[in-house]
Amino acid sequence: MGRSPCCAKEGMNRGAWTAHEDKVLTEYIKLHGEGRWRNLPKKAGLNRCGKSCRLRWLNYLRPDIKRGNISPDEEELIIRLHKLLGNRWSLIAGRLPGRTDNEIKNYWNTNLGKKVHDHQQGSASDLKHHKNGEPNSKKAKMMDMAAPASHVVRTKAAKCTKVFIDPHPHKVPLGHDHQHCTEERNAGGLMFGDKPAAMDDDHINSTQSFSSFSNINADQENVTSDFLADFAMDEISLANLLNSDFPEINHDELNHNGSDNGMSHCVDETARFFSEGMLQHWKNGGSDDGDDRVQVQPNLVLNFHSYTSFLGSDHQGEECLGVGESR
DNA sequence: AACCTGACCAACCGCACATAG
DNA sequence: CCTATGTGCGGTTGGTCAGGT
Repeated sequence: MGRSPCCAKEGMNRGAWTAHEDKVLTEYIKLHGEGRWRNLPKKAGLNRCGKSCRLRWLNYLRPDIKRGNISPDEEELIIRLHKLLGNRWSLIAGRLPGRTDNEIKNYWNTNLGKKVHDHQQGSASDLKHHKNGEPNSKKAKMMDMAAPASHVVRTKAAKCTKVFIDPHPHKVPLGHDHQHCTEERNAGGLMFGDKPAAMDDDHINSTQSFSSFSNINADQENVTSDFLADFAMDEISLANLLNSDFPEINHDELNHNGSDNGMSHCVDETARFFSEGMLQHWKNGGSDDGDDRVQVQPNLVLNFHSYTSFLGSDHQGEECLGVGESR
């Protein structure tokens, strides 16, 4: 369907933003808030495309933006998340407070992508010298996990802000209409922290449902045990994420796939992936402030594995959730 | 000093998705 | 259901700069 361009390109300023434009935009947004980007330039008196204003604000002018000096920890996390998510820069950025998708994308393209590529070539030859295929160093192991993702959880990109878990779950029959099952959920985006995790009742909302997924998953050749939660980063530190061991999980899953449905090691993996504190936090209801709207069932936590395994299969996952391409 | 090359990164572009009317 | 609109995403482009010749 045709649509009008977001702005008339003729006569618009393009290219680098001037300090004056930045100031005008910043002050306008301070006064009126974000949104309505199409009309914003006109109202603010900027000779810019609305999209351009939005981009400038999101990537550079926002007060919480952290620019440059990507730390080794952040770098490692980016590699881990890229391994998990692929080029889902916005999702990756969502897990690095203050970082933007554009910055991470650029950083990847200019630094990490090259590193990883180099490493792949290196590790390919390394493997010849290590019959077991075990990387011979921590660094090598770290880089290895960033190899092209055979286990990338392919999601529809969206920022997860809220997901609700129904405190009164009921079974959802397979094939149920999940058309509006959001991208967030598809991305495994489950918010924990001060906003208690919850799911609405139309969706994956019970231990039984998760179990169903794992049953479906039984036939899959590749079981993905990666789980991605949209953590409230101020509560769950980067260190928690870094302490989790994605590559080990991946290795385990490869080792276990032939023998079971991936459930037998679910408990261990969950425990390794999430810190004890995080698990305890969720089991306690995901809230320390007495908000008891949600009690995350321990089984539910464990069964996240099944869920994400399920999501790991694009095809089946989308079919069952009814979130496949619809156009 | 002039030129070339590659790296970096801000900005642009086209498309997809959600939603309101 | 269809269309228009607003917004967000990922890929790509092009300007700038540093280093090498």
